[in-house]
Amino acid sequence: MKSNTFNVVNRGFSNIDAGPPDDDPGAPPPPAGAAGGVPETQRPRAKDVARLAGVSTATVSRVINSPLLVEPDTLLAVREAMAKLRYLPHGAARALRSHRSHMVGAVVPSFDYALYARTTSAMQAVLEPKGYSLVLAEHHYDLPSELRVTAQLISHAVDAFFFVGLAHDPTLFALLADYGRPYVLSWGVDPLRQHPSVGFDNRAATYEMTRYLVSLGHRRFGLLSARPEGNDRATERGIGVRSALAQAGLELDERCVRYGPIDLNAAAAMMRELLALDEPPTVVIGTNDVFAVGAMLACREAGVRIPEDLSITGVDNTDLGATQTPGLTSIRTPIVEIGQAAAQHLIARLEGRPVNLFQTLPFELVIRGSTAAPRSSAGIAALARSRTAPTR
Amino acid sequence: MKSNTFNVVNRGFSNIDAGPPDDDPGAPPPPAGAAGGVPETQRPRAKDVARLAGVSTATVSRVINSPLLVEPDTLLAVREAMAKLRYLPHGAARALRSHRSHMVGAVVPSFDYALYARTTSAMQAVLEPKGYSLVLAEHHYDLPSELRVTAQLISHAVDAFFFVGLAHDPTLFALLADYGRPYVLSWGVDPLRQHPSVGFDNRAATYEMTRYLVSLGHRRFGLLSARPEGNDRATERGIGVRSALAQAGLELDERCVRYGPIDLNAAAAMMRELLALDEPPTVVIGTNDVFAVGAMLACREAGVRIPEDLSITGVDNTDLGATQTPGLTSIRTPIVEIGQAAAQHLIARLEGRPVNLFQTLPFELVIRGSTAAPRSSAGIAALARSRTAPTR
DNA sequence: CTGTTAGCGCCTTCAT
DNA sequence: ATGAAGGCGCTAACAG
Repeated sequence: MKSNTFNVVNRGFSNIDAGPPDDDPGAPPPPAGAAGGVPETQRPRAKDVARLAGVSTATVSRVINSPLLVEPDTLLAVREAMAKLRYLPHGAARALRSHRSHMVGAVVPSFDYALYARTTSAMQAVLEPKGYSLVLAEHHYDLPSELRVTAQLISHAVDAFFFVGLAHDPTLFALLADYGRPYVLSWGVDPLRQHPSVGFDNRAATYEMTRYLVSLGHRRFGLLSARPEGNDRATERGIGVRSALAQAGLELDERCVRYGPIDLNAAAAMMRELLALDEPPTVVIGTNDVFAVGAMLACREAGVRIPEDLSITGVDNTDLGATQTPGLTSIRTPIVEIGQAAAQHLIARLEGRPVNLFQTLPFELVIRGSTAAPRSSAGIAALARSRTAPTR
Repeated sequence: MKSNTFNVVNRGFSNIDAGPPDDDPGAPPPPAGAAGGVPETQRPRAKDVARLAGVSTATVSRVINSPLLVEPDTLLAVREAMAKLRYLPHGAARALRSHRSHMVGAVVPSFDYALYARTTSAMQAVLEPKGYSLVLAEHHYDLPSELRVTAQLISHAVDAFFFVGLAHDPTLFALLADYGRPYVLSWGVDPLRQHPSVGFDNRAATYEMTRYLVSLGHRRFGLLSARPEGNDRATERGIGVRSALAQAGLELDERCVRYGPIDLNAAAAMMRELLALDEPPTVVIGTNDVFAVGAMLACREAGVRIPEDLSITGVDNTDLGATQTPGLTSIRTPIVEIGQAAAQHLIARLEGRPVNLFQTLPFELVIRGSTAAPRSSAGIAALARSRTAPTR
């Protein structure tokens, strides 16, 4: 849906050869395996395994939870019995008794933007081998919704939580405290050290980017950003831009700033507005790659050349940006590392091991073809460059 | 990591201003809220709510599960008590007693490829309002691993399952049957009607694409695909290409076929091999957009112009492909619709309502700038076009 | 090292 | 329309 707007040509073939509409209400061939409602099968219980192995249920439990306490022979016998019966312990009963479900919840803004999916994937890779499962929820940048889904996950006995961002409803923290659930915030690192967190310095990221652009000679900046309300990443990134400009004796003209949803079309629309200004910026900073690529689309459409007429930068260093022509200058943010570190953090907490409550991970400026000195001020840019060069 | 290889320039700033390494082992300020291991808080139980509302626990249970059976006044009183105590029912206890956890599991190949994340997101959007949570697992295209994580999810009391693809370990189905778990397969529709499934005709998709390319005048085809073992989508898409060619009296030269992981760099490497052939193809079909965009990267690098020198097509119609220059001709696959339909399907099954066990969704050819008639055979292409035109 | 016993928190009959 | 009581399957505590 999103992408269709970029079609160069769309002949609009549709539903070709997709076979006859085969949603037969009845069932010509008898309904398939495991069809009906809930078969309520007689699943094997620990008691069955115990009987088959000639031991007590307690021993079965020990084989599962502390195999070191069990005689090797018994261990083997029990394991054999478990395999024979295809026994899987009843998670709900375990959770009820042991106050541990071995499930970790990740509450993220959205999957439409691939970033969180990658972080989540990194978490899962760490959790799965340890026997933990990952339960997911999205809140679409809506704080009340975040609270609601978190409550649902607590109710589903999730042991520990991962959240994106530092800004959350205070009730959320109250809830987590009430139910004694450990959690990590992520993406940023809590400056007040009130909540465990793992992330990077969002402000420093755009600060460095802006400094680089100033050094190229840019003086008139545009900003395309997510709405900052309840979104500390967006807020911090905006501050980074403004403070770098301030330090260079410049200012961000608020007419060159647009806020909107993280969506290519929306970003393109925002960029069109900037291009229509009397005095458009010579560089546009997107607070992530989606904004930046959306801006590129608008420029292509308008015949604005990148980077000759306009420089564009993003944040996150996604494939989406990296594969554009020209490649998008961006910031590699440690999204995979955040997921890994967060998962390890939570496991450690759950297992009572000590952890670093605050972890700051590095980011990295990645310069590609979408940035260059502004056309109108090539002289200034050269000057600026020659002035910064000795500084390194 | 992936993307860094495409850097046009990478000055390699690294870890700028990320603050001091602040992983203080001790804790200067006293550790933050909900820090330690597992506080084992005294969470409110149904009994507490019952006492506060002056009713029995049975009534509390009814308020939650069948509010219609409860007197409005009592209902209100109980709800008030629940709110006051921030009571959340204990999911594990519920699941143990009621044989229903209200969790649905999605077992997908990977999140690195954004597609599955979007489908999953669509599922979550349907599930959440109904009080279901989504539990996720990845298997990275490894069937034994799929079996393992599924077992883990069954053990975690997941009620129903979503799987990607039609080809699975037979043991998987045995397990699901043993534990009476409903499931849907997805992406394709089971031709043998053995397993409930919702998807589209993968074979027809590439069949149509190939027909279109043949009609442009192409005779020499290349194919970039995921390894077909245990991956029915890849298998079917390959068959679609071959059968369309066969129908046109053509053949797929196996020297023009490369299999590899779904990864931009890998795809670029495969494309380089095709370009190095004595007689390279005039068109390359990627079985998804990642292969196609990877191929584009290799072409740019080699100075091969698209579509003048080579046409390229993908499948999935992702933003990644749509935003390339030129835009990637692709096939819009119904990934969001699959997620929605699958979630609705599973909920219906869990609630004992009747469902369509087999749903075929439409796909759509999206033609953009990456395809054109082959240079060497413009005449033939024109001819072909004029011949097909009256047919529609 | 292994068995016995009790109960986690809730839902579900069965009464009333 | 509401209450009383048993037990879901497992593990923790205690014996032996």
